[in-house]
Amino acid sequence: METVEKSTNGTEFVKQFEDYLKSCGLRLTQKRLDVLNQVFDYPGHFQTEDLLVQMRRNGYLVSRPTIYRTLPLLVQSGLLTEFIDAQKNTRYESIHSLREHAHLICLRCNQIVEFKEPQIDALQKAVCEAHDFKAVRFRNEIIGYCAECQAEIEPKTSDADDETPTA
Amino acid sequence: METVEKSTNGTEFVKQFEDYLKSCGLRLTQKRLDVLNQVFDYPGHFQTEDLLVQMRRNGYLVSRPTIYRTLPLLVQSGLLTEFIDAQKNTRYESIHSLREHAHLICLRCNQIVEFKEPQIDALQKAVCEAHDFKAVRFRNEIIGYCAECQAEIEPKTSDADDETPTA
DNA sequence: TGATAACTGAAAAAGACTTGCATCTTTAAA
DNA sequence: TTTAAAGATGCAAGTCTTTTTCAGTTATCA
Repeated sequence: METVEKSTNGTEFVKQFEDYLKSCGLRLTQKRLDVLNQVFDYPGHFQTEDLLVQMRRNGYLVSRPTIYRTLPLLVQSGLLTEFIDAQKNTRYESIHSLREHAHLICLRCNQIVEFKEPQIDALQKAVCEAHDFKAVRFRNEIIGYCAECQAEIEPKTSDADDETPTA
Repeated sequence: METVEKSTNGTEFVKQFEDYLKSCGLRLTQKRLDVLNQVFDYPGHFQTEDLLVQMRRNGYLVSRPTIYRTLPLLVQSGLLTEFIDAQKNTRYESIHSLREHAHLICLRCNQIVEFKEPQIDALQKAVCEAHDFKAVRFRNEIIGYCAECQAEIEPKTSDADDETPTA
């Protein structure tokens, strides 16, 4: 496949986006292309505001409403994945990362670790079939404390009935 | 004079909540008890506002901030499950329903169907162990269209490349 | 009993996202 | 190429959910 692909111009992604837009009677404008581009350029997860900042920094002039209006289009077109973090903020991630994966979200340091569990994917799909449900997206998030943070919180109180034998 | 345990007074739930609060140096007040009570009284999922309305209707005088402050405590104490619906609204559900389950959320009619897939639960736990991650809660939501709504949307356009062989 | 720590509610604030609207662009027809 | 119609965009204002501030109230413990 592609080598590094800094921009998405001319890639299958642009085509996919354009096709989606067309099917809705919408246009592939320069701003939308810019957003698509920067979305794929973003390293890892991001929130709308993060993308806005990156775009401004990179010299793109796109308003907040436009970004807010474009991201859902990218999600609908299947190029972007949306999920909700521990703070209930919407986060996105372009599909050039793993196609299907889930997140471990640390409540303390906010770190997000991805994991991929094909068996879970398969089971979710089976559930959909069983319910005759047409899935648009899957949310699979485990919220809690990462190893480092566990170590730092741990011995809060010794209230006796705190079942933390800790090996 | 409860017959069918209309209230949670004196149940193990109250104890669990009280224990949690104590472990944090907090008090089990009447308002908190009222919230706990009404949470368990609520049939099915609810949003914060829903609970507020029910409580007002049932004659409880509890302010919005207090409810907003109490629900997370119930979640932390393990008595309440929190999840995010398709509209990104926070919804809750008391644990007297299934202990662990996930949701199928319809984007169109907003219907929420629960499902239980022990294998997924087990896999998620395995993931946690593998990452030395201490889970507080699991989010497992499939968002899409329920059978009825699919039927109503269906033939939008015949754009040929719509891969919906439907079995 | 009295001091201290918690709790509560009203009002205001915050934060994320959306909408109204006037102004530009693009598209497609003439 | 000119133009009308449909879309797209940005600003400012608005919504809506959730949080914070703060002053007054209540419970706990020495």
